[in-house]
Amino acid sequence: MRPTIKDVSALAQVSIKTVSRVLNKERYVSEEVRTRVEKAVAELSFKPSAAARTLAGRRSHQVALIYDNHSPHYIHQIQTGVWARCIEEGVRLLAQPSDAASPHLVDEVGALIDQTQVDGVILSSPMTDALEALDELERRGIPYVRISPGTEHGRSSSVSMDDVQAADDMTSHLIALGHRRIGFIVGHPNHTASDQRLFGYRRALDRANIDFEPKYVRPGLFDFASGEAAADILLDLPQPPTAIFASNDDMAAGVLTVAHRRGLSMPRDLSVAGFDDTALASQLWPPLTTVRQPTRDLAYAAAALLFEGQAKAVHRRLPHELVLRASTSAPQSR
Amino acid sequence: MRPTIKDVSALAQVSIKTVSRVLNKERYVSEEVRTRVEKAVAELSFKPSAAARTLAGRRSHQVALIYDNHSPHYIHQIQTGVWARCIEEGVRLLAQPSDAASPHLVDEVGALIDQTQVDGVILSSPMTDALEALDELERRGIPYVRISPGTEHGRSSSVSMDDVQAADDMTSHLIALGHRRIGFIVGHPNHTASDQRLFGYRRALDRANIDFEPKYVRPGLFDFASGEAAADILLDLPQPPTAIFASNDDMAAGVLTVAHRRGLSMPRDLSVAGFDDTALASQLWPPLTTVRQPTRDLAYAAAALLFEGQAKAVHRRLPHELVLRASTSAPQSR
DNA sequence: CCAGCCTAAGTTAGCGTTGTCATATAATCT
DNA sequence: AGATTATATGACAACGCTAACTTAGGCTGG
Repeated sequence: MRPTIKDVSALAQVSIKTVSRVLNKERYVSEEVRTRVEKAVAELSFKPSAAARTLAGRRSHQVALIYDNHSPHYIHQIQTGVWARCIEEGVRLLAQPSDAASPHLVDEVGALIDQTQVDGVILSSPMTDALEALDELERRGIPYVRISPGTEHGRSSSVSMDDVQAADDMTSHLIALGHRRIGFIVGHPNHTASDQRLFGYRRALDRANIDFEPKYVRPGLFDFASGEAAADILLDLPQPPTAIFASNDDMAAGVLTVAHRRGLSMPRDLSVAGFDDTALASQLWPPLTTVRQPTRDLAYAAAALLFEGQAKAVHRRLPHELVLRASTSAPQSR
Repeated sequence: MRPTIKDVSALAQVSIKTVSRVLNKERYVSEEVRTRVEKAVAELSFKPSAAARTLAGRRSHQVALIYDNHSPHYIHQIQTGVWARCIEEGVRLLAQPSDAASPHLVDEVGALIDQTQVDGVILSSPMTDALEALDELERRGIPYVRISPGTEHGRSSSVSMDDVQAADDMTSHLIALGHRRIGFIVGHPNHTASDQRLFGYRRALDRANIDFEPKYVRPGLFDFASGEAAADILLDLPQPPTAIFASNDDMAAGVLTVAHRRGLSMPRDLSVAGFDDTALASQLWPPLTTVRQPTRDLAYAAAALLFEGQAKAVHRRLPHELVLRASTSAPQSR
C-alpha cells in the first residue's frame, strides 16, 4: 500500500500536521524535527497525494497551459519552456489543446477550472485573445499569464516580443539589401501578431519612402499551403517582387517550394524571409533568413510570472533577433 | 461558490449518492430520476471535482503520456492522437516529458503515479523500452500501453507499425529504380526502431543480391545535424552512393541540405528517402519520398487499447505506406 | 515578576466525492 | 402464498491531506 502522511508521522514520531508543515515548508518547525521528518519521508519514499492536497487545501499544485496553434514546433517550444519552470516549482502541468474559435471554448475552460482547480493558467497565442475565455478565468478568480497576446491590458500579466519592430527590422534589412518590390504574406487572421507584423512591414516601407502596394500583400494562414498559394500569385504579377517576407517560417517554406518549382535560384532570383526561427528554418534550402522569436524563453518567463503572483499586471518584453542566413541577398538586377 | 454534488442533490431532491450514480452511469437509477438529476446538473453547470473523485474512488479519470522524443512533429502527433481518444472517454491527459536515459526515471515515474494516481499510462518510443520504468508500473499495478516498442512482450499491450517491412519496402523501391549503391543512416541508438529499420534495409539488399557494404551505413541521432554529418561522409566516399535512405525525415533533411550545398541536383545526382512523413517531408525541396508512419493513429489506438482494459496483452499493428515524392528517381548513370 | 508574544508543536474538523451497507419496493419463481 | 431475486434509493464512513484553532513552554519588556 502507498504510504500516507500518517505512516510518515508514525515513523518520525510527530503529528501529521508537523509532517504537513515540513512538506509545505511552513515556519515553526525545529531543525531537529525537520530532519527527522525528511528522513522518514525518504525512507518510505512518500509522495503526497495530489488529490488530497487539492481537496483539503487552497492550492492544487497544478497549472494549465491552454493553446491552439497549428505549428508543432511553436507548441513544442512553448510546452518545453513552461514545463521547465513548472518543474522548478514542483507543480504539475496540464496541457490543454483547444480551439480558439470554438463556441464551446468557455465551457471547456470552465470545466477545466472546476474539475482540476488549477492554481493558474498560461495562455499562448491565439488563445490569449479569446476574450470570453479570459472573462471566464477572471470570473473564477484564476490568475493567468498570456504569451504574445494581441493587446496588453491591465487585467493580467503577459510576456511578448515586439512584433512590429521585428517585422520592421526584417523589412528594413531587405530594403538595405536593395529590394524595392517586397512581397508580404500576412499571418492567420485570428492571431493579432499578424496585424502587427504587417504594420511593421508598412512602417519600414514608409520610412524608406517606398510606396505601399496592396498587390504585394497577400493573406495567409500560417501554414505551408497558404504560403505556396500566396507565392504563386505574387510571382505571377507582371512586376513580381524581388523579395518575399512571410509572416512565419512555414509559409516561407511554401514560398521556397514554389520558387524551386519555377526553377528560380535563391537568393539570386528571389530573396525569401520568414519569421519565428523554428527548426524548419535551418533545415530548408537555402537556409532561411528569419526573425528569431524567443519562444521557449517567452514560455519560461510566462510561467515565472505566474508563480511570482504579482498583484498587478506586468508586461515583460523579450528581445528578438534577426537571423541572417542564405535565403536573402541583394536583388540580381535593379 | 462552485456548486457541489450536494447542491445538485438538493435541487434534484435526491440523495448525493444517487447523483453520484447518474454521474458515473451506474445501474439502478430510474429513468425519471436520471433526467431530473441531469437537469439539475445542467442548470447549475455542475462539474465534479477531480480531486474528490480521485480521493474517494478507485479511479482518477486521468491517464499519463510519458515521452522522450526529440522530434517535435512526432510528439505533436502522438499527443494529438492520444488526446482525441481521451476526450471521448472523458479522461484528462497528463503529458510528461522525460529523459529515457535519466537515472531518476524510476523515481519520476513513481512520483507521477503516487501523486496523481493515474488510471493508466501510455508510453511512446523510446520510453517504451525503459525497462526499469515498466517494472515500476507493474509493481504498482498500473496498466500501460506502449507505442512502437522495441520488442513486444506478454506483460502489456502495444501498438506499432512494421519498421522492418517498411525499411525493406523503401530499400526495395530504391533498388527497383536501379540503385545499387544505397547509403543508409541509422537512427538514434536508444530507439529500437533504429535497429529494425537497419535490418529491413539489409534484408532488402540481401534479397536483391546486393552485397552489404558497411561503409554505406552511418550512425545518426534522428536529428538534422547528424544527417548532415553522415551525408558528408557518405558523399566523400570514392564511390559515393547514388541514393541515401535516412531513418527519419529530419536526418533526410540534413542530407538534402548537404547535397544542395555541394551543388548536386536532386533527384538526378542523388536520390534521398526519409522515414515518418512528418510535415517537414513535404516542405522540403525536392519534396521527400518517405514512409508514412501512422503516428497519430498509433497514438489513438494506444489510448483505445488502454481504455479497453484487456486482461491480456494485445499487439495491434497498423499499416504503413510508401509516399513517393520527387526526391527519388532512377540513378543518372549506371 | 507577570502580561504578552514568539516559537514549536498537536488536535480536530472538514474538503467533495465514492464505496459499502442497509432498506424498501416490485418482479419472479416454486 | 411465501420465498427469493432484481431494482431503486439512501445513510454514512472513508479517502489523505490542510486550515484553523489550541496548547505549552520560553523569552521579552515594563
